[in-house]
Amino acid sequence: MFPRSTVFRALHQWRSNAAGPPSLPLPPEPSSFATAVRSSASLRVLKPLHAAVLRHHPDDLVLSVALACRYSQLGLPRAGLSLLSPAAADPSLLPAGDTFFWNLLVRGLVESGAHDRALALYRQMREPRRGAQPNNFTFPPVLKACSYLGDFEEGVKVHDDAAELGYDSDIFVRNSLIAMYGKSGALDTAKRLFDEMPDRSVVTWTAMIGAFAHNGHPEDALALFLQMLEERVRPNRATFLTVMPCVIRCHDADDLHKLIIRYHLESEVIVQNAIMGMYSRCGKIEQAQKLFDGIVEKDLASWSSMIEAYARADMFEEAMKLFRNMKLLELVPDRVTLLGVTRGCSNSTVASLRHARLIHGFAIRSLLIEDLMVETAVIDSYVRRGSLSSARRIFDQMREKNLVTWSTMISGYGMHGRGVEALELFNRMKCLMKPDHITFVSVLSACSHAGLIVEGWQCFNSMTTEFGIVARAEHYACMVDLLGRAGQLEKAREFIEKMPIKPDSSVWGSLLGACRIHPDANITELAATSLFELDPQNSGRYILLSNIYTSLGKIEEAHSIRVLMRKRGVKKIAGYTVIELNNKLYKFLVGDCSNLQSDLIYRELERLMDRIKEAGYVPNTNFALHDVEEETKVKSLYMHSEKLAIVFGLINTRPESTIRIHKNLRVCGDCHTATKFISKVTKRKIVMRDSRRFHHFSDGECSCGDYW
DNA sequence: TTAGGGTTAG
Repeated sequence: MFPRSTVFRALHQWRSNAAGPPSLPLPPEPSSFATAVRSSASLRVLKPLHAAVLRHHPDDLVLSVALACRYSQLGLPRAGLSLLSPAAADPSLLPAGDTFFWNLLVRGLVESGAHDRALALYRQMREPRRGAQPNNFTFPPVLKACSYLGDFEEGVKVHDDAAELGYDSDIFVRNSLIAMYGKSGALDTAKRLFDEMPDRSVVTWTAMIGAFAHNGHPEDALALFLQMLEERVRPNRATFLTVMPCVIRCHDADDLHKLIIRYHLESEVIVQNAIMGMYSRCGKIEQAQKLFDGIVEKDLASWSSMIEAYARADMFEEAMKLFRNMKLLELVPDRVTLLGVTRGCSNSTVASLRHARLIHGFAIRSLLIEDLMVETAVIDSYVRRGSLSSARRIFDQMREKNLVTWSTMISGYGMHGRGVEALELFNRMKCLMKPDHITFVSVLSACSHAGLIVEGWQCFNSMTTEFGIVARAEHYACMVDLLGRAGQLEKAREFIEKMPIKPDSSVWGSLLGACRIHPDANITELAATSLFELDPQNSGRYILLSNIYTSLGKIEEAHSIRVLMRKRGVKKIAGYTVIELNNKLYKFLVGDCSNLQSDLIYRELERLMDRIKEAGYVPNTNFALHDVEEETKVKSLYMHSEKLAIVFGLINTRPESTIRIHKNLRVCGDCHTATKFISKVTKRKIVMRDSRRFHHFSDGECSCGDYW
């Protein structure tokens, strides 16, 4: 069917070194091989075909590209590359002027993941006399390579080439252009190209929906999807896979799921995995679980998606269990699977430093630690499980670090109140790469957690002047925190008033947080009014406000806030503290008596409270329930989960060891004071993670400087 | 021989 050419002479050379392929009962024509390759269902079928191609048609470019594409489709993109290498290395072997062959090789390289080489080949193709004139078949794979490499300058040049040669209105080229611009962040250009098109296919619509999705406009993506349906364009698998990540509302998820069933696409594993992800993002973990259980032939992504879903739902134990189960089934977790459990480990209250080490160990054994993303996730999990030193050790030994790695480590120092080290790293990082808006959140929050006021302002100013980054609400929130810490509440208020963007709940939350340490009736009122408008369901804010009113002596107001909270149906999140002992996690609620050692814990607690009182501790009943007698208030303070967990730790660990606890909410002010005294009288180091940061207690002091 | 798509670290 295709002429045997001499372009792959080099392959003969290679073949003579290869082991003899098995003979296949196939007619010798290339066309029958091509059909067999394209329809091969698995690598087990493809590999003998590959061997047979080497034997019978080693220099047939059409067959080689078909093989390369099939390898890629079956999950081994690089496996077919060797077939293409001789011609790719020496394009002079390609028939000059024969666009068909050049196109084939460009496409083969792209499919095999050799995007850089595909682009290089395209450039050679454009050389006069040596190359060949690109056509409508040339541009789609070339544009895909530009997208993959993030080389959008090249993408624009390729667009210019296509326009010059009159192919930019070809629907295939146009669709590729929309996808390329969508991925490059040039949403306007993508949209203009889309709008200009007289005829659009389902691929055109999908590419544009994808462009919105990629650029953080899920609402527009969904709206375009609806418009597409209204115009009676039939969505397919790719369309649904593009739309699903944009869904965050439960009813949208249900509607989309029904639509998928109507189009008979629900039985494909790839679609089922995406539906699981969609339900998980909508907070419907049971639905995701039901789907997962129902998938007959789960692939690796099914497992990863479910693990990720558990991680997102803060169900670390389940994520870990699934991770173990898949290993028992001899499934090999990949980077995505590992990223899922690592994230779960970072965020959960029921994960510990031991889990971080377990996961790190697996990452080392499986060699996945060599993946930059995995390594960064492991650093983050060490940070969040309380071991800055382990995190830093990995960080220092990394061969390659990117923006995320640096930001992770900087924010890690910030979370632990080590602002100086955070700034030191930030200064080193600035010499290597340009920080982004998230890096600045890390640095500014590090400054605020450590009380580095001057440095914080310098960073905030340099963000715009030096790096051209426009401050977002979260940056302003850090600055309000900084001012608040310094007790400059009036300045903080003025700062908010002058903000060029609308302050969000994080900004007002910072201001209210400042009032906890520096009570001010007017500012409290102002922050509370705005907060209850912007974020009326946040229970923590009501409690904070009620406590501030109590400390201002406004008992009635404090009470009315609690009433308001009940009236609005705001559910109070139950506070609890977790501690790990001998590989087992123990959870304490306020007044908890479920622990087997409860009697001992309460006896010991009584003694300890007496000891710290002698050392100067005065119970702060602002944090206790306000509608009871003073003595009862003090008793209820003693029963806080933080104190119970600490005493349990003191009883059951060696005297020199550090006690590590994790509180799901912000640490209570009285527990914070008490813990400082406990660290002094017992000479113990206590590391407490709360919902905002880490507190390192030692010898009567806390690393947060009493502001958090 | 052509286009669009899933799980992924701060």
